[in-house]
Amino acid sequence: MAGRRSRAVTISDVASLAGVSIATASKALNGKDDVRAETRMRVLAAAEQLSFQPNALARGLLSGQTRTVGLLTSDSVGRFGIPVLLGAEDAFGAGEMAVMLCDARGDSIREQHHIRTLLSRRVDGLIVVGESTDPRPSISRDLPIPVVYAYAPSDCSDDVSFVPDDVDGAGLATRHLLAMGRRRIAHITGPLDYKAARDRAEGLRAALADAGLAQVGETLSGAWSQRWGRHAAEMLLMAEPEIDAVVCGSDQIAAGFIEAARERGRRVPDDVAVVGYDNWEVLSTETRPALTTVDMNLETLGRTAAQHLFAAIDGRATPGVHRMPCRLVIRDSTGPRSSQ
Amino acid sequence: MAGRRSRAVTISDVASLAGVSIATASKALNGKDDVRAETRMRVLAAAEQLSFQPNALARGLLSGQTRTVGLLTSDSVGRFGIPVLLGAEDAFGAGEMAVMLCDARGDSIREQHHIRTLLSRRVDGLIVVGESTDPRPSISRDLPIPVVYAYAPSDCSDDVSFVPDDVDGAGLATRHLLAMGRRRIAHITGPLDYKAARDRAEGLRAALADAGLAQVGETLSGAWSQRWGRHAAEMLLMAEPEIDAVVCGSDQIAAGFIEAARERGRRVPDDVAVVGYDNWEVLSTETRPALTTVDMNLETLGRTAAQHLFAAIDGRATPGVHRMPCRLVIRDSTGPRSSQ
DNA sequence: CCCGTTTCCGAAAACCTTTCAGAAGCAGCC
DNA sequence: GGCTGCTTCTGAAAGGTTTTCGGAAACGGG
Repeated sequence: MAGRRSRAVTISDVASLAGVSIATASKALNGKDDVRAETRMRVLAAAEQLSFQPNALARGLLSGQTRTVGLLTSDSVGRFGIPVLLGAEDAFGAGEMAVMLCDARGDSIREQHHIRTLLSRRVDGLIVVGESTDPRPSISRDLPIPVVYAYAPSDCSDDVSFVPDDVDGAGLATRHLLAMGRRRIAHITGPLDYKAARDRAEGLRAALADAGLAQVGETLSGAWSQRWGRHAAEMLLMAEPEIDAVVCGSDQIAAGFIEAARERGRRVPDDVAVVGYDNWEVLSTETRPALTTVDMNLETLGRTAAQHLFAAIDGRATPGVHRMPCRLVIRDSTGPRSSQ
Repeated sequence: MAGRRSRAVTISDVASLAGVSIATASKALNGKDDVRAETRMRVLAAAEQLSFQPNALARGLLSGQTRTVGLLTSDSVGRFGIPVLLGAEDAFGAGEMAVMLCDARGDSIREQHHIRTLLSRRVDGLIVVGESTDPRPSISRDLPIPVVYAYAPSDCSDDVSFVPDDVDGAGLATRHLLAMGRRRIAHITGPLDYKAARDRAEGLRAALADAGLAQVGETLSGAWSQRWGRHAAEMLLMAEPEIDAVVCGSDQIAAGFIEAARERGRRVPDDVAVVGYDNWEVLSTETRPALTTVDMNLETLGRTAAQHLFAAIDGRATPGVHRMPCRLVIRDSTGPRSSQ
């Protein structure tokens, strides 16, 4: 309240308090070696006393670098966007970067608008984070700043994109099931117009093929929801009663499957082992038994994307779609069969 | 790629292309009425042709207004922070404001650091969003810009805070149960060192008292988790078998309760009606039956906070803790008893 | 006394925009 | 012709910082 309307303190206030010129004050504050130690001390003391903060606008105007990046979420910041965003914010916060958040809500008009205002604010770079792993239109064309895509890759191969390696993620899950002695493995997943669903199905098939096995039954494709998981469980347990494991395309589906299996008297993991996907902890740790699931390391993905944006800003771009490894979180739903 | 290293186009480029002075170009672009219609056309055409974007830094340096606000999340952007953040971003996006996102991860050192850099970037105002409804330390003292607190109120009553009205929220739930003919109502909630838990318990008691009733049994306080919901359900159904409704402090607890009640053969809602809290849709729409629950309207809360920050920036502050109404979302878990 | 060197500091330019004061041109009026 | 007033435009300043360049001072060597 007190000094709310008082003019902000500038470097010239510091300079006059220290009894030097503005130029000298600037050099002292920025560690240039053109100033006597004693003078530097005086300037630093003055700055401290006035709690001087250099005006980032003036600095950016001069240097052309704002130390700010735009974070553009195409679809309303959602379940997958959040961790990516956190990771990016983390990487930037470590330096002296700031993040401007813009949410286009899936509207390309709004996206264009946000890009324009970010450009007018002279951000140094842009991270575009998507809501699914399906490729999205590139915006890099004609932009004077580097762009990095996270989670959803750009459809232009010259751009820099980071996506989770869903094929390998499903492979991890499958190989774990095989190692636990499961052989009759089925697959329930979400809508096949999601690349994530297709990649995971492919990873499962490939891992089974490597072991000389085939998937039991067709891939059951529905929604990503718990409801679909229950429904699919009923169909699957009816049609293929001999299965001993199921790989689910999401934790929600897995939670639904476990619930329905339990009600039909199938024990998890004794009769059927279950693997989820996403490691959405509110679900994966609360199912009974707790869910073995694939974690896409989204925070790491976001952090990596941010670091590569740094590099691109420094002129060291790394074009291409980079697939980031997933991690299997082993809990109880894939435990050994009880010996009984 | 093409013009990546080309200098950005400035107003003087526009001016010289249009054959006028910089001052005239500026006035033409900003709609000042000091310029002939024909000249204005020429300038606008030139700006269009060069796709000129005024440099927000220079503009901000001059005007002292950056049209940017800081959004400071004290605890890592979490379940409650997200919708608030979205609402705020929405309100700002409608104007020409931009949002700088900073996450202090619950560390007050980091918070101070972020505040300093936001100040050096000359943001026009600050929204502080918390992770619980417990009051948090004020940062408004000595800050030259207005601050609005969302979800977690400031501990200083001169500040502007927006919190959900949890007392009334629990009252809504309770009155709904009473209207459905329930009379023996119990309460399961999270840790009582959360103000949210205490407020909701109080709202329940008050609404019951208004109807001349008392709560059945003590308030069962545990974690916010599904696991605790199951455990509490077992204790409660044992100790107070005659209950006909339960108000839960969170959707997670409610989901656990429903699951456990179902396993013990209690039908929901026929035998026991259940109300949750939070309207966390991944849970509340997926329980069987779907959950009647209290929605805190967090997006509205965020949007309102942003609008009041606008007002405060314009010098029209509205001090105090503003309690925002909740909304009851009625689903099947509180349906009428079947007549059998 | 002159010159060159080193050390420290200050003046000014540059970044880009907006605004203010004022200039140029012109019409109308005494 | 001179003055006023109006319209339309321009030059310059301001905003805060960094950087470049040059100047001043001190000092030693010739």
